[in-house]
Amino acid sequence: MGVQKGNLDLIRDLNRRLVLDAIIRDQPISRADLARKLSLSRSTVSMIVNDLQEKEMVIELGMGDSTANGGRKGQMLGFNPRSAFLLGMDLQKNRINSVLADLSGTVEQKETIPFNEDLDELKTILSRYLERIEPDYRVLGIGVSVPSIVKDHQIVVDAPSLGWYNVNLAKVLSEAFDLDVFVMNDVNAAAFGERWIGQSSLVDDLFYLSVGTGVGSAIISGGDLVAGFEQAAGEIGYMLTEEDIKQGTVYEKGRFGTFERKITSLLHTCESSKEARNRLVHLMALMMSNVCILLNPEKVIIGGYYETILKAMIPEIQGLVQRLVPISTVIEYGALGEDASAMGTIKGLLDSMKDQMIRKI
Amino acid sequence: MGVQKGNLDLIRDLNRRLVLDAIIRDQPISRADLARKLSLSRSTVSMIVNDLQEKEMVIELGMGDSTANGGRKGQMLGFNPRSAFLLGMDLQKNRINSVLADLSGTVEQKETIPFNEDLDELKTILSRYLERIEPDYRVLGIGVSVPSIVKDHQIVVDAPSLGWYNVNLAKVLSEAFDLDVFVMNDVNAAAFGERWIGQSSLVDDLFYLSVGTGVGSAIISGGDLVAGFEQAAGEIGYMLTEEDIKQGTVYEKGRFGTFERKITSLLHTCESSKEARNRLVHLMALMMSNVCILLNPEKVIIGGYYETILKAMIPEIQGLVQRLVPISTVIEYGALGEDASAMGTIKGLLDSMKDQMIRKI
DNA sequence: ATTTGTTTGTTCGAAGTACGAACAAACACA
DNA sequence: TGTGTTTGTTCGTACTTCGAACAAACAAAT
Repeated sequence: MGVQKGNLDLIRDLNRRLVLDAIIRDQPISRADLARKLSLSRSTVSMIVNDLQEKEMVIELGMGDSTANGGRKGQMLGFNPRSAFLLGMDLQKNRINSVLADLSGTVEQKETIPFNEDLDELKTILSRYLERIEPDYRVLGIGVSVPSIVKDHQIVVDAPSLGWYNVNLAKVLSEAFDLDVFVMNDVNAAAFGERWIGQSSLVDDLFYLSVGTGVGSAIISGGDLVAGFEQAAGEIGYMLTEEDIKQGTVYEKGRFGTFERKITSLLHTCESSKEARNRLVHLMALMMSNVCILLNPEKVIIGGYYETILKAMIPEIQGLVQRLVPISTVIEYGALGEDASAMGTIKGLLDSMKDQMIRKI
Repeated sequence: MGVQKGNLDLIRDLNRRLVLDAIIRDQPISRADLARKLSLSRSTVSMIVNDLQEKEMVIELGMGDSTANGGRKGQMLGFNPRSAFLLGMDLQKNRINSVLADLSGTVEQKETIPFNEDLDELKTILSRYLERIEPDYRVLGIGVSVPSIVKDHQIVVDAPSLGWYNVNLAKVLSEAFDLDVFVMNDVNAAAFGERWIGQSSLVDDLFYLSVGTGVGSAIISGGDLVAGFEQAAGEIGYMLTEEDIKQGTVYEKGRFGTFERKITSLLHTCESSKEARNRLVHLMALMMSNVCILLNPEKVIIGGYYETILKAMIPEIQGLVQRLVPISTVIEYGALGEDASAMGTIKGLLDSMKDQMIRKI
């Protein structure tokens, strides 16, 4: 299953993807330069480029500059991100945040839609949405994020806020609309989104902290999500301090985690109490110090509903962490706001289609 | 670089590996069953099996049982792990632990050699060792672990206990002996070793805790090592508690981490003081609780020099953790003892050669 | 003992990929 | 105008997997 079988289709897809990625990265670039950079023959590159041009994924941009030693000028090639579009949706209690973006992640449309957490309602909303946009845009697939543990990027295991339990959302939607569907946890999706769009270059080792109704996190290591054995990694809201153990704190099912209870309460009082604010900074620094020495991320990105409060605290937290532990991790606030999750599902979908994407256009 | 170019050699290597892995996993198995299981044609499987037989990696085990509906019996195939061997070495202050194992990880020879941390000395030791075994065994490569951050599985960045700084150990050794060389951090290697050999089946989400001179850890997620941005993930020895922050503890360069100082001191007193033992259990449970809610590993494996003390504490720690946080992680003590690191380097080497391994035999 | 239907493993031609040599066109510079 | 260089295409070659066809091996029914 996980292991790829080798056949001619595979090398075809692989090299097409290789050429396309090189064009995206280094555009404008000529066929000859591509061949050199990728160690492919010029004939192979030519053939592949012709194919990508037919699919309108690649366009010719005109002649390039003259080379140092004279010689014929090359036809410069560029990427056309608008050759396909993807729909990303973040499902939450009462509302859906939806984003339509092209292959480069440029947002084409976005919308917040009221939502009563009903599956048939979702299908109706999607159906209307797709009908409206399909004539103009070639839609490749749908990414969906939910506040839940998600199995195999298909099954919503338990989403109390939506009232969904063990729903194979990917199957339901892909059968209804004949499109690829990719389901993710909302915090993981937000991490993917911030990593894809919010940063100047792709950060491969990232810790994403979401502070909202609860406190959750997502871990990206080497560009991949750390999912955990039961897809439950990142549950930082249950973090304990030594005091909790001494007091004999016991985990109770259905209750919010110890750490997130403390944080939430402090967030509500920190604007009137200096002491609360101080303790909030300390708790955040403690958590981040321990996370950073354990995971050694390049960046920590914070997102959620408390932007004003938390953004102002970052310098203090950063300073404290750097005095406490031997790391150089940079702490930032996320750039995408409410769209982070929806954007992230699109990136997740794109990654999951990987080499086969080109074939589907 | 990281992206594989597609050509005929690739699909050849990929399918050979696919067939070999299936034989290893499901032996005894016939060519026809392989074709069905792997969705390859019978002709392709036959050709590949012939090739693997020439390399003596696969052997025929005789006719299989008759099928339900009659029909010709199949020739059963099996894996011959002794078609190649690998050398694993764990370099430490004063000594080298070396292990020679076959492709299945069965130990053929093992030895502990005195070592004065000198690079030329290492070459001499290796040279003598290889001369002695090469006539009998086909040696594929060398795995080396060191107590240091390692870059690109080649460069020993800083190993104070060996006195080595920025040494390209892989280059030095592979040029001297014309073999593949794979360098790893010793704790990461031990995690790989325990995961490979100590367990009945491969655990993909694992937290390995090493308690020795210091306290370190290795994280395996989805079967891959979590390395961190500067290859410094797992430095759990620097973990802090709320008390540390309140007391204004500051990180000092060159000093052992706060957590490992506490643990080490408690390990020295816990056999005479009940209070110390209690605090040790509590600190370990605190650390593991927080690690487990963050990473959601399937297992925690402990290794190092304090087997007797720590093994006896595991039930208490496990019980405490399960009351504190909503996880089902199992805590165990490692099975490989001192050989864990050397064995792990062999697994690391095998994984790094991946599909190209067969070509090299 | 014979027939029938099934399964196995091999052989051989077909399809499809990248490659490399050869080629014409385009270009800078002398 | 000539020379050397570079680009992009064309075409035959090498290599892989695949699928159909085949003979051999086997169990169960006749």
